[in-house]
Amino acid sequence: MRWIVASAWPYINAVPHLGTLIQVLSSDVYARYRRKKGDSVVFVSGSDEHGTPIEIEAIRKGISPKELTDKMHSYVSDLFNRFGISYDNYTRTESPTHVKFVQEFYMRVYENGHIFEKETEQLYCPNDKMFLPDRFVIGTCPYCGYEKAHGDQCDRCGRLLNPTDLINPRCAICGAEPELRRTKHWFFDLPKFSGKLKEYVESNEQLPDNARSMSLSMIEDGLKPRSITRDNKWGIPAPFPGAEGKTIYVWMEAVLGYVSAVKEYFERLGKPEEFDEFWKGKDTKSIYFIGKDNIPFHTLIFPALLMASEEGYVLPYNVASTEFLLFEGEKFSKRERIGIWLDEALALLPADYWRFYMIYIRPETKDANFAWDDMVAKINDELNDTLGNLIHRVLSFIKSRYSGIVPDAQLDEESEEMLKEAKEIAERIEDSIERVKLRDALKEFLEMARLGNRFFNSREPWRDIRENKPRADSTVVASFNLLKAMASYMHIFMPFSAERLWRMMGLDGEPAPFSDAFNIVTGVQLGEVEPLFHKVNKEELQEKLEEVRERGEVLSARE
RNA sequence: AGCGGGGUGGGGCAGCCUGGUAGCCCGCCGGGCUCAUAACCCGGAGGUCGGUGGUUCAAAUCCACCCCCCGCUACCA
Repeated sequence: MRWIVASAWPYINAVPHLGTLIQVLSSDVYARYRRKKGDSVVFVSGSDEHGTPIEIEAIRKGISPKELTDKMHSYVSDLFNRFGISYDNYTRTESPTHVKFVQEFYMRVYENGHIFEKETEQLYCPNDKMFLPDRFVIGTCPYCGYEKAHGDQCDRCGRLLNPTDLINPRCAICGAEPELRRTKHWFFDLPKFSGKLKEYVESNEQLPDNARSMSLSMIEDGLKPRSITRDNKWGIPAPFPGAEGKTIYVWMEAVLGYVSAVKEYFERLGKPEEFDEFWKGKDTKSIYFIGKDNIPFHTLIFPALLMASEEGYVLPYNVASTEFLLFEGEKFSKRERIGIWLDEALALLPADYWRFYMIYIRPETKDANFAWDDMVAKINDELNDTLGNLIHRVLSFIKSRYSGIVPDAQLDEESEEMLKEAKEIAERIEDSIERVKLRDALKEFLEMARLGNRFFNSREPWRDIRENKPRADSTVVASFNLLKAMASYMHIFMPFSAERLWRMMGLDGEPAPFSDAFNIVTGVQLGEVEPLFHKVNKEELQEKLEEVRERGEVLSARE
């Protein structure tokens, strides 16, 4: 089976925070899982770098948008690398392949008759010489009198507004008074696809409940045409006749990145012909990891665009949408510095600790909350004590009592039984991941560690070693092989630690594919044994975070 | 306002779709073990599952209404 695994493209006007990491990590766990199962995987994402907020951020910094995104893209790519995200291609929307692909794609949709033009009126800032998105017009709310209401909504009374409703409207960038100007835009005829989309959503059983219900209710309410173009300078030039000076709206191009990134991947490999096999293949499935705010783009607009291209691209097999992550009960906020940003996170703890905790609290059924106390408890009690200690007690036992060499012994019935139970847990892990229940999978994985601890306790090999050597041998061989199997499963969640474990166990290469996870190995000479994890302390972590921020050690702290 | 999600022992969560003795982690109490990172294992106390009414032999689970919290509403991305 071929798999396209993708996570939503982070918008890189700023360093992403932990909320973004959820999607990125989820997709990585899934991609690693597929590879361990032996599937053919192309795992892609990239930086979403066009649009007004980046243009404005660049103005604020006094540099060009390209200079800004060049810097941010390399910074963010590096962060994902350090988090162990195994992208086959992490690209960007400025990539020439993407730009060319988007333009050709839309021309095709245009020629297929799914795009029309329409004149609209929009506020324009004569000072900044740009049309202003609704959000970038500020003025007095006509309902409650709030003076800093945005053109799309008043933040005080919550009413939805049109920018022209505002009293005394101002440009959010420079404060000048905007004027109403006529402008022409190109629209994608989304309503035309309502029927097909409904059929697609209803027949797609993998979709999470939140994605299905939201999509269906939107179709039920009636879809509207979506404008494809913007009057921004910073973006991909719209290819339509008469659209000179217009660019493609970021969302409408960024979703196509899922396709162009795979194309680019194969071009880079020197096998461009494999792109079609992948994206149009009958045995290809695609899965997208996103937050619930992105659902309509992935379940409606993106599939409709793929249909409209009439190119035979496979429709999304699953849109693995999650709820939101809160930080100590509040929304992440850059302005108020509520949250933790990715570069800060890595300054505090190794990537695997974050990978562990973020998957542990993955917001699968409802908004989840990041809490220091909870994170510390989970890391100390489960990651360190349950898992880390099992590994250490088994390996150090082999070190001290067996000179570091796993005995070449037969397994007795009880040992066989334990490994059989472990295999059943492994099957449940796989089953959970198939259903994209990643937190269940991680919890099942911890169950393997509990099984190991129970087994080691009840078998008391420290006693057998004197009184019943064969029994101790069996315990040791079984425990060692449990760890070996665990390393394979750990590898998808915590790749760095799993690889370290593998080396400590004296095994070659990297943790085995699932098909070999339970092949019994004996006679191995262990490597250097040391604790895999350590406990963490809340106060120390918080102090460290303060330091990192005060010293401006990471980019997000300086923004 | 509309739509969506949530309200389960002290804390954090699962279970609800496919009704039938309420499960997990932490914390608390007691015991065991000493190989291990004061780690591990076993046992126990603690919840009438937001409220009211209904369906049913039986409801945390289905239905109706109500209360509270959160999010989204498509030219912010």
